[in-house]
Amino acid sequence: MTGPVIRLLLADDQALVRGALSALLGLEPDLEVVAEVGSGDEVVAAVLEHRPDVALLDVEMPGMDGITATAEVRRASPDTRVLIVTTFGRPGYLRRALQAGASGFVVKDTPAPQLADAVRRVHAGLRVVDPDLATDSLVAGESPLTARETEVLQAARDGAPVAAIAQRLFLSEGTVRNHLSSAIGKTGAVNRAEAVLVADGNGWL
Amino acid sequence: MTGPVIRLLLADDQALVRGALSALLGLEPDLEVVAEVGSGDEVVAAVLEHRPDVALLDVEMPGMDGITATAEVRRASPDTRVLIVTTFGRPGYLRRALQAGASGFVVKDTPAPQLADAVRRVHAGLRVVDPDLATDSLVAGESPLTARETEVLQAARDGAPVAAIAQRLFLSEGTVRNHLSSAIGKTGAVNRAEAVLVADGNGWL
DNA sequence: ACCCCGGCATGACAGATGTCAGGGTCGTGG
DNA sequence: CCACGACCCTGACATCTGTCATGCCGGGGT
Repeated sequence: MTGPVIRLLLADDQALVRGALSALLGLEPDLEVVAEVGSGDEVVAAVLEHRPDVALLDVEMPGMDGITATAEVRRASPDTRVLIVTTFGRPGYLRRALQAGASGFVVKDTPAPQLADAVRRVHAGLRVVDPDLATDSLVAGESPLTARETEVLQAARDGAPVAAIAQRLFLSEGTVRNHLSSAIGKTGAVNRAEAVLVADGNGWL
Repeated sequence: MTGPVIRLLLADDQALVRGALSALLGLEPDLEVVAEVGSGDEVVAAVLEHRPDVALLDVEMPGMDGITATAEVRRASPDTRVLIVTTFGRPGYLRRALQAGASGFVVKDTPAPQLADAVRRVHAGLRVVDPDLATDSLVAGESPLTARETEVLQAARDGAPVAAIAQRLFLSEGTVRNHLSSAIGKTGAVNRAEAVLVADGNGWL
C-alpha cells in the first residue's frame, strides 16, 4: 500500500453502528478512521483536531443535527468534505444537506460495499446522491410551510393540545389553530397528526 | 486459531448497518458470519439452511418483526440462540423477546466491543440484558391494553379519523371512540396522539 | 345456576379541532 | 407611494373527539 490514505471522521449517536462502520471502512487499505464522535456538537472540534479528509455525518444526532454540523464543518475546515449517512432518505434532508455544503448523501439501505466507493468519490471532489432520492426531492419540493407554521407543527408533534402549544410558543389559541389549519392544508392532510407525518416524511420538520 | 468458531446469522433491514456489523464481527477470530438477511420472513429459511449457532435479529423489519422471528427460530432450530440487536430499547420489546425465547437483548447504543462479548455469552448459554433496560421493563410493566384496544390504537397511529378506523377494522364509530378513550385512560395520556407515543415508547404496540 | 370480564354497541353531551372571514402591523420590493 | 406576503389576532360555527352511562353477548370460572 503505497498510495495516500483518506482520513475519515465518523459521527453517529448509536455507538454500535458507529463502531461497526469504523470496522467496515477500516477494512479498506486506502481508508483510515481517525476520529469518532457520538453527538453533533462534538463534530467541529474533532474536525479541527484531527483534520479528516471526509466527515461522515448522521442527520439525527443529539447536540446538533448533521445538517447544521455540515455547515459548521465547511466553514471551519473547507478542505474537509462531508458525506451524510442517514437512516431516513427524506427529500428535505437531501436538499438542506446539499445547500449546507455536503458533497454526498447516502442512506443506510445502501449496500455496504458502496459506502467506501462513496467516500472515495466524495474525496475526489465528486457529488454522490442516490438518483431515486434526487427525484423524490424534486417531487416533494421545498417545504411549503412558513417558519411559524413549521414551528407550530413541530410543537404539535407529541399530540399537545392547542392550549399547550399556545402557551409554549406565547401565541393565542386562535393563532395556533390558524397555523395548524394552514399547515394541514399545505400538506394535503386531513388533520394535524397526518400533517406532522407528511411534513416529517418529507424532511420539512 | 484452533478453537471452535461461532457461526452467526445477521438480520437487519438496513443493508449498510448489516454489512458493517458483519465487518465488525468478522474481525473476531472466533466468530464467523455465515448468512445475512434483510427481512424478517427470510430468517427461518436462512437458519435452516445455514444452521447458525447464534442469530442476531433486529426487531423492526419488513416481512416479520424480530420478536415473531425469534419464536419461529427457536421452534425450527432449538440449538440456535437468538440475540436481539435493536435501535429502540423498549421495555415491551424486551419482555416479549425474552418470552419468545431470545437469550439476549442489546441496543445499538451499546459500545461496539461489547457486541462480540454478548454473542459469546449468549452462545455459552448465558442471558445478556442491559440492567437499566431490565429495570425499565419492570417499571413499564406489561401492556395494560386489551388486544382490541391495541389494535385500535395501532390504527390511530397515522392520525386516521374515527370513521376511517371504524371502516378499516369493521367496527362502529362509537366502539372505536370507546376503545380509544379506554386506551387514553390506561396510558395516562391526554389524547390519542399522546397515547400512541406512550404505548409505542413502552413497546406495547 | 350465577358472576365476572372483555368486547361490542348506542346515545347524550361538553369540549376540542379545524375552517373561514375579516382586520391590523411590519418588512420588503417596485 | 403602493402591493404583497408573513405573522398575529378575533369571532362564528360545523364537525370531531373523548367521556360517561348503559346494555347485550359470549366465554370461563366457581
